[in-house]
Amino acid sequence: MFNKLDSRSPIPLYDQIATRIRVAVAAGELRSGTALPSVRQLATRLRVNPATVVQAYRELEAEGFVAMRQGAGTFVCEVGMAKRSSERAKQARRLVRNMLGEAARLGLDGDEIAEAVSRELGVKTHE
Amino acid sequence: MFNKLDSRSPIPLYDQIATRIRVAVAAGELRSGTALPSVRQLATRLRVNPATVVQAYRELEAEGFVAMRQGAGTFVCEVGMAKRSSERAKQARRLVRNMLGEAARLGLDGDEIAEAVSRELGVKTHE
DNA sequence: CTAAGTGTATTGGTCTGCCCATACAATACT
DNA sequence: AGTATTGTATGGGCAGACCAATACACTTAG
Repeated sequence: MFNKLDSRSPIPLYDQIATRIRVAVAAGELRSGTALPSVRQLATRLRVNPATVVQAYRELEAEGFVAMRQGAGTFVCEVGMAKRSSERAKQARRLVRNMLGEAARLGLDGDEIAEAVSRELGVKTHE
Repeated sequence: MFNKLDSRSPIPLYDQIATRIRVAVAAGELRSGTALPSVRQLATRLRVNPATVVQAYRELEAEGFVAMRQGAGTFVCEVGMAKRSSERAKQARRLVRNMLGEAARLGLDGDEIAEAVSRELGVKTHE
């Protein structure tokens, strides 16, 4: 789960780290209260600067996934189902809004996007 | 149509310019063969460097919306309905794929995205 | 109390995207 | 031809994102 990163990827290192942990928490692989590797440990393991790990942890903290306690460590947070699901919906809304904004800039309308979404997801969208 | 730009926007100036023209072409306000303002004219009008306008025009050229002819000017291209619509579908697919990739990185699944899309568009998505 | 381990803060280097400035090359009009 | 008007090409400055380096402050174990 904390394998080496892809330094050639356009995705920033701190983001790769954050994503891995985020999905692990979302998938239940990391339960509430679990201690994450220390900043230095993980940095050494990933061949990365500690500050980069910190950036990842801070992002996760801002999202409410973990809590950093100085001198103690970084721990997975308890997130209630209700809060979590509303948070996910919020993120989804943000992503969709961004995409719709992009689409508008390109002169695409909603139907074309909805069509593409349904195709990509293999979900019935218009019915 | 060539009003002043929003220099405080996070959207690059060249992109704002390109978008305006792109949507004007898509909406049929600018017909095939129409001459666009010269690089310098538009630059002066928008209080912007000519090179910035060039960047916008080159982007539109790459997308097949306009043709630049040295010494003559920049003109709106003829784009067949079939080619245009397939091009639009392609763009829509690209946008959706990008968003889905982002969603995956955040641990969101397709249903959540589809749900958000339907809400934002006010379109029936699941039915 | 001390030492080892933890997160925190500040700073600087590197790279990329954006915009500008200037000189160049081709076309069109007279 | 000549001149004005057009796009073209190259290089520079600036800001922001990303990552690293180093010194600091707090907590815990012994």
